[in-house]
This record gives sequence, C-alpha cells and structure tokens, in this order.
Amino acid sequence: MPAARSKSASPKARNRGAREKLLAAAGELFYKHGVNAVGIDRVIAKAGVAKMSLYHHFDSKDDLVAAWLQEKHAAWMSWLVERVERVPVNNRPRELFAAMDEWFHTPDFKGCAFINAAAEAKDPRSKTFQICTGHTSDLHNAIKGWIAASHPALGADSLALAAQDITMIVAGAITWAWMHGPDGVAERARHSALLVLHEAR
Amino acid sequence: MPAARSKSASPKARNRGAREKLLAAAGELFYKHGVNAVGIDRVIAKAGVAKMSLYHHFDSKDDLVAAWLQEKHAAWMSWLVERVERVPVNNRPRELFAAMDEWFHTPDFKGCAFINAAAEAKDPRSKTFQICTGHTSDLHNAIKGWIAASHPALGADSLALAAQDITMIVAGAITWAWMHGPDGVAERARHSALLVLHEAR
DNA sequence: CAACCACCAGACTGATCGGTCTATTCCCTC
DNA sequence: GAGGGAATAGACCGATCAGTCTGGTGGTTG
Repeated sequence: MPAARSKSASPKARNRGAREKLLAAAGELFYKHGVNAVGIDRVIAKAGVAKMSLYHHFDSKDDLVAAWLQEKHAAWMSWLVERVERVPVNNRPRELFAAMDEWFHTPDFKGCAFINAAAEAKDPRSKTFQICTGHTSDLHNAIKGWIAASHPALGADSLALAAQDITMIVAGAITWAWMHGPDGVAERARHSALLVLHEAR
Repeated sequence: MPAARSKSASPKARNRGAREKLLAAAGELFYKHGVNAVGIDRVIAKAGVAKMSLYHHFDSKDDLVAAWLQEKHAAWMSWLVERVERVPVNNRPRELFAAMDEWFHTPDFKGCAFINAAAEAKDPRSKTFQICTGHTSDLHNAIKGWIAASHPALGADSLALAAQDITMIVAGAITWAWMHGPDGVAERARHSALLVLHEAR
C-alpha cells in the first residue's frame, strides 16, 4: 500500500519529474472518483503541471490511464508479495487475508482499482481492460504459487482450481468491503478460502 | 433476466409510454457502456423520444439512473427468486448457482450492473450508491432465507455469516465471469459455497 | 368545442470534454 | 556561451455534456 518512492523512472534524472507528478495525481483522482468522472484539466491542476507536459509524456488520456494502472498493478502486487512471503510457506494463505484486512482498513480504500476501471472500460479489447484482467490473472498465479508451497501434494489441476476459487473469494471480499465496510470481511473470506484449501485434493 | 413487460407504470394508461421507452434505452446503454460514458442525447436517440419528455418524467440524469437501477433491481431479484424457489428447499442453494451459470452465459452479460454502477458513483451517499448496496443486501437476505430453509438447525448468527460468505462468493464469481469469461465459473463458486454451507454450524 | 396533457422537434446555454498550438523560460550538457 | 530538451502558461479547437426554453401536434376528456 505505501507508495514506493525510491528513484525517478526517467532514464535521465535531470528533469523536474512532471511524469511522476502526473501519475501520482491521476492515481489519486482516478481511484477516488473513477476514470470517466475525472477530466484532464483536473489531473493537471492537481499535479501542478502544464497540459502540454501531459501530452509530452502520454499519447492520450487512455494512455495515461493505462500507465497509471500498469504502475499501480506493479506496486500493489509487489506490496502483497513482499507482505505474504515474509511468513513461512505454511502460513501464507492466511497471511494473504491478514494483508487484505489491513488494506480494507486503509482510509482511502475504495475497492479494487482494476475491477472498477474494468467496469468503466468502453471496450473489452482496450488496453485498459487487458491490464485489469491481467491483474486478476497475476493475482491468481501468485495465489497458486503460495498454495502450491503450502500444499505440495496437490496436483496441477486441483491447484489451479483451488487458486481460482480463492481468487474469486478475494474479489468478492474486496467488493463487499468497499460497499458495506471493511470490518470482519477479510476474516469471513479467510474462513471460506481455508475451507476450500482444506478440502482440495 | 427476461424483461417483465406486463402493465404500464403510469397511473393513467393513455399516454404513449415515453417513460418506459426511456428506461429500456437507458438500461441497455448504461449497462453496456457504463453510466458516465453515455450521454442524455444518446439515451433519447435510442429511445426515440424528445429530450423534454425525459425531463418531464425525471428530474435529472442521476434521477434516471436511479430509476433504472431500482427497476433493474426489482426485475433481477424477482427473476432470481422465482427461479430458485421453484425447486425444493433442499436444492435451492445449488439452484442459485445454476441460475448464475445461466445468467453468466447470457449474450449481453457484462457483470453486475450494481457493482459497476457503484464503481462509477461519485458519492457513497448518493442515491445511486445506496441502491447498489441495497441490492447486495437484498441478495444477502434472500440467500439467508434459502439456507435457513435448507439448514434449519443453523443459529441466527451462523446463518447470517454463512449467507454473507456465499454472497461474497457470488459477487466474486460475477466479477470473474465478466472479466475472464463465463465457462465453469458458477460451478467453482457452487463448490466453494457448498463447502461453506456444509461446514456451517 | 375547449381545455388539457403527453409528447414532439430542435434551437439554445454555459460548462466541460480531450486535444492542439504558440510562445516563453529554465536548466543541463556540450 | 550556445543549443536543446523539458518544462511553463494559457489561448484555442470542435465536440459533447446536462439541462432549459419555445412552439407546435394530436388525442382524450370535460
């Protein structure tokens, strides 16, 4: 969750970093209000950046949206992976839901940016939509890795199915936590997921 | 799923039904493209109705959106209830997922209109958002009723929790089916839900 | 017949949309 | 110190946004 603010993404670090400011502002606004509800002018105002700087770094609004989602995807996944994989392999499935619980209680939590963005995408073939489905696919793969490590006896098929089940449970929990509040949601999801996992063979 | 086309909603049935045409057109467009991506002009063009007729029946676009969601909520719930409750009580939990599977494979399926609309709502206190959360709450209650009938030994607390678990699983399945395609998704969700149900006490 | 009412077509408003263009300034590197 | 690239402010474009207003049509009802 905490934003990784380490090094400039620009190859040469001599500019004043309009790109980073744009991505940060766009991220906040798009996540909070939705992609279609936020105009270019509002983004550049929040970023404190000229409009031409935006179109210098990005081809279009869609391109900015895609870049934001790409970045967010990388940040979110690496946060989760780091968070989950610092506990022993056997505890990782439960740790996933501890991480979810923490995330759900973040002050600015507004559900899954990728599910939300996918809901606004005009075309399933758009880059935006592809990134969104890629996000859930990557999450599915990460979960598969974790339960493979904690349940080495599972065959490849059961593994993929159990991982899908758990990914769907996580997706439902995120949606529920956003719409009805975060309390206890991750705990319920963990309960369901561990049942699935326990029963897998 | 099939639209209930029975009687005119207007108290006096002598008009030509611009309101119904508007709700039908708005429903199609809003569900398919998202609320914020569809303008008033497109709605009235599709409905074949004058702009003033829209503002005669609805106060604003938000009001039209709310009316559409209300109507859709009522239609969807009554479809599901009718579908599930025509099988014996013991089969109703599984029948829920048979209904989901059928719905997921509908040609124009684009996920849950209420989850999608909630993602676009500008304010959690808006009427739109309230209808969306109300929708999932009503679904939760319906599920609670079904598992109460099929598992009469369950206490009130376990009942509510199990129903929440299953509602979250359904929500996750809807999202997954929309983003990754409908095949087999309901089957996986049913599997998880029946585990939850079997283990509830 | 006259009043009424739902409905129609379409012009119009002010704001905002995504995006382009010009002109200027700053700073870094040859 | 000259050149170049990244940044700036802000005017401008046509399109579209939600919403208003005028004026007219046709059918129903008193």
